[in-house]
Amino acid sequence: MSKRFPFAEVEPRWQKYWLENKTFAAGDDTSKPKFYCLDMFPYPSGAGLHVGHIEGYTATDILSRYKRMKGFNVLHCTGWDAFGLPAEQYAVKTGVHPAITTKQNIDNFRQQMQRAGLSYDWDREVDTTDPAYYRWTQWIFLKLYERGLAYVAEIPVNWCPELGTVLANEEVVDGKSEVGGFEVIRQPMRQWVLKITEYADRLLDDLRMVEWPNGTLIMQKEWIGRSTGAEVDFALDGVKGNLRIFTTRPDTLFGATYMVLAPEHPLVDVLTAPAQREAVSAYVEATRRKSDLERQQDKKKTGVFTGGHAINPVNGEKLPIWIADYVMMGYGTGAIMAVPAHDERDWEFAREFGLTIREVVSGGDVQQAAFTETDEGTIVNSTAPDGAFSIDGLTPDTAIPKITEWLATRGLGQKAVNYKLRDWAFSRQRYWGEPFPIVWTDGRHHPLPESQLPLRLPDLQEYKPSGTGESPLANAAEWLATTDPETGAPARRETNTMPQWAGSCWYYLRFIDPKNPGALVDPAKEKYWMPVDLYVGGAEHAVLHLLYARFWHKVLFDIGVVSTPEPFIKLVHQGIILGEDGRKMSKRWGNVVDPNEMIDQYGADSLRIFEMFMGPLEAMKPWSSKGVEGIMRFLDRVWRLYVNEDGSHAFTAEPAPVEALRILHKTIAKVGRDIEDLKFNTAIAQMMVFVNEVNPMPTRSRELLEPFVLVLAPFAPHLAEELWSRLGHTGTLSYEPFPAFDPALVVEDTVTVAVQVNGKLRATLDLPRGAEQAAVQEAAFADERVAKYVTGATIKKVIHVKDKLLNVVVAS
RNA sequence: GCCGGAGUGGCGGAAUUGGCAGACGCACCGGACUCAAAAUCCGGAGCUGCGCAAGCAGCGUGGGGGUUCAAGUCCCCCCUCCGGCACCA
Repeated sequence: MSKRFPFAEVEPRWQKYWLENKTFAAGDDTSKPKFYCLDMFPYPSGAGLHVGHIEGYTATDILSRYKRMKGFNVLHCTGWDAFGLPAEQYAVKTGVHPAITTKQNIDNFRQQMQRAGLSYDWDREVDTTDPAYYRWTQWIFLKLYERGLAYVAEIPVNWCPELGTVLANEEVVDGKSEVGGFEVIRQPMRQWVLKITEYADRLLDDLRMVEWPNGTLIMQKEWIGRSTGAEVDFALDGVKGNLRIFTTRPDTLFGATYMVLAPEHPLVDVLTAPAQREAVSAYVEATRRKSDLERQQDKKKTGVFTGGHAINPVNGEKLPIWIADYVMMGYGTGAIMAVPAHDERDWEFAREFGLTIREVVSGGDVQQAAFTETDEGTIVNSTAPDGAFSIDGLTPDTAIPKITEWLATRGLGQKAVNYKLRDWAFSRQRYWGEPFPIVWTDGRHHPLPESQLPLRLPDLQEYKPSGTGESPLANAAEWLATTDPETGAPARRETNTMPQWAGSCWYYLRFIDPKNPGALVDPAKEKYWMPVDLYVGGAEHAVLHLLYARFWHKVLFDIGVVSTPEPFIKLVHQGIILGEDGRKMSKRWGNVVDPNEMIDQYGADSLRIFEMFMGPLEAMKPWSSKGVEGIMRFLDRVWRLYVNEDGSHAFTAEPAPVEALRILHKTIAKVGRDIEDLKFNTAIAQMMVFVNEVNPMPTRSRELLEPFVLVLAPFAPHLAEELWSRLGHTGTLSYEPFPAFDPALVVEDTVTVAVQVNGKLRATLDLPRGAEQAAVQEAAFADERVAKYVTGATIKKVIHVKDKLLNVVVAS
């Protein structure tokens, strides 16, 4: 009857206990050291949690439970990133208010999390769609607005005339709407934009303060894409005005043989010669019809000559001006000087259209390929016609500052820094998002005063798009009509809503003080809990979410709301869990694993441990239901160490033999160390070793078994609580100290030394720890397996690594 | 194309600073218990060759070179897979 761990009865019982007793409520007891352990909170989809969510959540849960036992005040909570498209699309189809669907999904998610035994502080749950929450999202927007970090601009969006709505990138497939397959065009529309570029340098520099995966740091750096170079003005031939270009290679200025403008460049019209007008217009038109994606996918360079020319400021040469879609209006000045000899793209373009390739850095063969090295090669052909200036003979690295300075003193250009990072388009033409606290009068925007927050979403009867490109809020006539809070004049509310990123940009702050009606977060509490010590979530958020959240955090830092420049100190991405067939889990392959089914069949503790046992947290790994079964057998073996078949206690008061204590203390040491390093798979392996070794021993000493329950507790909390109470304790073990290990019991006094001859293993010897070389050598030579190779041979060298190895090198 | 990560038994994976490759689990095989099965417990196993056998020898961490007494680990070249980004001047 009690041969197995009765998880189906035990687990729900303890889950109920934890909830009723608020076991995991984090107090604001600042006398204790704090540990803030954060998961990326989920979007509560209709599909429910999957095993991939559980993986990351279990990892932080184990660490949180461990840290509590280590005496830390642990903040570990979750919430819902609940604004977003799916609930709105469902509402359009069925007329059910997104708030209702969202609530159902949240209830389902919460229930799943509780069934998995996650130790969240449920009193701190936050929901981004709750007006009490989004009031503060709106408040942050007002702060951005006040600081001039939010502005209005015309930005191209994916407009689908047939559907009368703007589409998200993921709703556009191959240039057509995902729903219906209608045409989608890029059309400028009035948008709120956040000036993240103003923080570009700090977002880049402060990456030094965090412990993030290297790949993620690189991705953020590349996304920000800071590059230093020069802006140079080229006079136009026969037309008034200058053409300003950005280049990272001013040292190659003498090698410029043509210019290229982005087709959208404002000077295109002015520069185009009558004879070229038709070709230019056709090209501009063709570019306009291309999506960004198509524009990027075209491998072959295309372009058209405008008929206009620019004058190279260093040598007075006349350079033809082309337009081509490989130059982007959104980066730099939207215009380049083309140096085909030393830029791959310019080289391809020059080859395509038979333009001159002039070498100005020797070191390669520029007729074969562009030579782009800057730390080698020598500048050539780079002396001004009057001989007054030359960079010939320099390396590019030294020539760049020299020519930049020369350009600056002559007023022809100056040093310049450019970023790939662009300002953040911050509005969506949707219903299910935070309304902007903004009203409009006569085309002018005015902020609402803080006292009018939250500005709630109105209830609608109809969630269909307005048809004009405005959000469905444009149909909410009553809500829409308001007055200017300052003058009382009639005003219209902003109909855009904020993107889903908004709520997730600061949720980690609200967990600290979730119910505070008067402030986003109490300053004293913020100072105590921040920064987040560990943040675990998917690598898909490596760039956008993490960059946006860092940006907001820095703004909040500047206005004194938060006390740290960076929000997340340590970051870890859990790997993807593949289906049993090694393919990505998806409905299409029928390989999706439902955590509820696993819990029904094997229990939550088995599921938790298996997810951690599969391999390193960061690795991608395939699921195995057989593997969960194996873990269940392990937990059953643990159970039987404590509980006899008739249900009576197996443990005794007798002292434990020293060999048993050794394995216990080794296990305590390894499991503790591995949890801190997030190496849960090897921690679990060690606990299995413990059970495998203790199981055959006759002892069931409490001295041995009681500490082991505490070691196991972070991983299998239900089983551990149950055994703890059977050991005679009342209440929870969640705050019992994690056992300490005795260093003397962790080291063995006998060690196995490998004996090699010429690097090949010939024998292993069990010797007392600390044996000196002479003793080891004597024992080794006495061993016939070694003697066979060394007697009579000339010994050239003997290498001894204490307690590990002896390598005898003999002449062959 | 560029950037990042990874290639270890039949499978998932282990292996402080270079120091016994394959811990732990899955699957498999054998045994005990049982009328039988399930469950449980005990044992076995990288591959190849020789041997009735305890054993012996060789080969082995994607491939090829190198450094070293010693390489999964360090260096060079190549191959494959996965993830991300893609004309950013």
